[in-house]
Amino acid sequence: MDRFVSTFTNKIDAKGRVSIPAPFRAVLERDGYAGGIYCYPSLDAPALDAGGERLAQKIDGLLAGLPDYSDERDELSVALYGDVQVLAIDGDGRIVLPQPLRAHAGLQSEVTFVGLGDKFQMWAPERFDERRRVAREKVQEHRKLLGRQPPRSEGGDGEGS
Amino acid sequence: MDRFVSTFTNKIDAKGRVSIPAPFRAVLERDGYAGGIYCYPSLDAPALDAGGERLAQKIDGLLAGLPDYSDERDELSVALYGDVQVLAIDGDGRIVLPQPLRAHAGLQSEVTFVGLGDKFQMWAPERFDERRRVAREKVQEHRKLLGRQPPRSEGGDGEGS
DNA sequence: TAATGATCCATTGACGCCCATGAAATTCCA
DNA sequence: TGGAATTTCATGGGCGTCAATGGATCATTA
Repeated sequence: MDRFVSTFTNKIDAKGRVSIPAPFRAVLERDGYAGGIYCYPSLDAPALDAGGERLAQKIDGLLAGLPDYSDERDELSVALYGDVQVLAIDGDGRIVLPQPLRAHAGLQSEVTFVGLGDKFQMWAPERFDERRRVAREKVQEHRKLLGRQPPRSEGGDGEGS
Repeated sequence: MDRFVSTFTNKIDAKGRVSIPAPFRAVLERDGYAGGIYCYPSLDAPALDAGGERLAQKIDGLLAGLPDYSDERDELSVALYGDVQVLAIDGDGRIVLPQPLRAHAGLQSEVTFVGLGDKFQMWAPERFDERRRVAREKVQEHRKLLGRQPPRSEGGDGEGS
């Protein structure tokens, strides 16, 4: 298991702490996180993106292609690095979400963790429900357009890559 | 961790002192700073750029690429070296920002420290919010242009960061 | 001696770390 | 196969440490 899959919903306690779902923690440990996980506001959704070293390298990769001191790089740097928070994981597998991040995702008392392969997202449960509902509708439209295709069995235990 | 990541906002006290965020200090100590950090007005933003030895070497590298006695080099030299200040860090991890630097960034009572990899910037919080907003919009445009990023297969555990 | 700046000290509030509790799933045994 | 014990997790709380901040003392210099 080296990918984030499934969704889980956990509570935020009085101190702003929230448990990372155990399966996600297992992935993070495999991925390696030096000091914490990387977390930043999703660019196109009211949610937070998070992951371990692999995600960090992806960000670096984006910037690596741009020349130093170009305007483009500066802006990307600000948007990416500037928004990234490194969140420490405590001994019980919990993180603390800083206020600005919570605000972006509209997080109140609960967080829905959504696995997305090599990263995961954190949503306010209500907002995620809404998004999921829309996603389902789109899938249905697709199926109509494509003429019904037999559902591909998800079953994979075989990890790809 | 040898890179500046995340953002922090600290206060400027009555004497003009401001604490460098502890994580940044840790990076600086690893990077090495002989007597202080290098700080100068950002060329294209109402902010201050700062860093340790690595940043100084990068500036040297930039200038080295330009022919001696070229107009470009002269201008860059003046623009960069001319305004560079070496700021001492006191026993409590604080620096004092000289008036000209504060003026350039419009710093009043608070400073937002923004990690940008091998340097960091200091912004007036309000101005940084604005800049971040713009930067995020640009990134969204980028993503549209690139089409959605193909899910990069796990590859590349390459370098540690 | 007055003013300026640097070093040191104190407070407070946040955060990291530890342990306790309870629920749910899993295993083990009858 | 059913029930009980055990383990895993999520969650809540207490406490110690460290960082940020404000203030005071000391040195330096004009």
